[in-house]
Amino acid sequence: MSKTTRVRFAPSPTGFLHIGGARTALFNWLFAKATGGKFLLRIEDTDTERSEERFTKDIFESLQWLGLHWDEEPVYQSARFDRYQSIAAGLMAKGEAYRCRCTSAELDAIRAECTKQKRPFRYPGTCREKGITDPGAVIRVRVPRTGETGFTDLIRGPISFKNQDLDDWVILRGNQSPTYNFSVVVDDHDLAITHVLRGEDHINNTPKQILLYRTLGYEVPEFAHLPMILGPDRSKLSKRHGAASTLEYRGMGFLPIALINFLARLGWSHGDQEIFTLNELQAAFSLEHIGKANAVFGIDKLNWMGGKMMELVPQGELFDYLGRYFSVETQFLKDYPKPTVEAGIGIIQGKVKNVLDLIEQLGCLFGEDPVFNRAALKEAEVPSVKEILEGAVAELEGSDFSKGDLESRLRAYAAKKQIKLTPVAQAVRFGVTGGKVSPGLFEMLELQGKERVLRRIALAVEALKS
RNA sequence: GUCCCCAUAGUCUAGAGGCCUAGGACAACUCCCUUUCACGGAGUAGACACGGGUUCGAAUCCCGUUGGGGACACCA
Repeated sequence: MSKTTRVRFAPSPTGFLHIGGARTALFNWLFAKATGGKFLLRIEDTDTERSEERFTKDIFESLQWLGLHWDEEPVYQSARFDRYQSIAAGLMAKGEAYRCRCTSAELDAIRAECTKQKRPFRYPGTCREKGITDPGAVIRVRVPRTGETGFTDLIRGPISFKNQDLDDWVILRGNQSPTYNFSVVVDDHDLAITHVLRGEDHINNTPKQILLYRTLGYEVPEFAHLPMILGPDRSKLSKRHGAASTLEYRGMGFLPIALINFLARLGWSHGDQEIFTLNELQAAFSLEHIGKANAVFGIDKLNWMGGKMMELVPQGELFDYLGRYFSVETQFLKDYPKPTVEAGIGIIQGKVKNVLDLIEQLGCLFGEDPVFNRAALKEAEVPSVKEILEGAVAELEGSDFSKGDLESRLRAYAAKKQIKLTPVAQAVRFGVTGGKVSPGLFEMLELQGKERVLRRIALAVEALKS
């Protein structure tokens, strides 16, 4: 039996957690769940210039909102500089690394020359044999000039690079802080990570890291590089493509399970199945069914998924969710008993695509009386709507306001007037909501209750008088 | 430019040599249901990038071309 799998999500707090990062986190989390392993979180804040506290908070909050809970205390790289420095010192002592005093101006000159010769920039090894001891100089690791370094990607199969295309890269900066490729190796080893699942943009970093694992005598973990998520223009997802941060989707009213389903199906598949519960996802997830090709983020399908989930999530959960994340927006529900609000959610949830729409509809049911405006109707409709409403009042006054009774009365009323139910229903709908769209009429009326309905109709009639 | 990865409809994808006259989903369109809007139901249209191989047989394997993406930092 192989050892327990340990995976990690390792974002850098230099920006909000974007949707691509969220999916990387999700896949790691699912992989951990599917294999009975651990999911860890590591904050890669070695770049003290660009890292910000608020971004770390955003990452935590995004993952918590999605329900991707991590199993151990988060690790901050900024708290481990001593560790990286001592590993670097060990490398120096073994002659595997050396100090370099090339200035950025010198490096830029080389870079410019390379560009001119249409070659990629590679550090030429200027300081390799100089034996520099200046403690403020950067430290570079020695990379073999010949041979190749390869690995078997769990998603893509064998990938290999010629060592001559690599170079002696910097592991410790002038201020003795570690660079990404260095701290990743040390941390993944220290955390006993068994599988590294990350974006495809890291494939090129992998050989450098593997070489370092070997010179450090560390066991090399398995790697799986996920395809990227692209914007509608097929370029890397960025702010230009609308929502940049994961939490913005919460603000747009998407349920976390909707985003999770959508993200899971972006690059991964399970036959023809589109809708999954969290448990189903955890059980079905496997690396073999992750595709290799990049995927375009299409909001249409997310919207559809959003609607599906609004329908599937139980009323009680939606009620709690509103209280948790939209308490300000749903202040107007405060005085209603939970069962009443849940009943309201029940008649709306199948018709809306997201939480924002749900709140709006709940507002029609439980909020303040709408502002009735005759401009909401075609001018030609006004007289008949007004007349139907005036007549309907008498019918409704005698009702016990159960939806069955309401329906039979309004149908009878329409029959008496020798018109179809449609105009009656539309008139009453306007009279109660001020608009033309609502949940099912009779159940809505029942939920509103007699007093409120009659009051609103009176207001509507008043508004229609010219 | 160099290196790496990728390539089924507008989009997400199924497909591991014959089960494919290529399946599902979103979006589009048509019709049905209907008290509105949705939902739901029934349909229509739409794809294996191209060229060579290998094979009795290729969407599936190999090579090339083209196209797309990514990486080329004292960012991660």
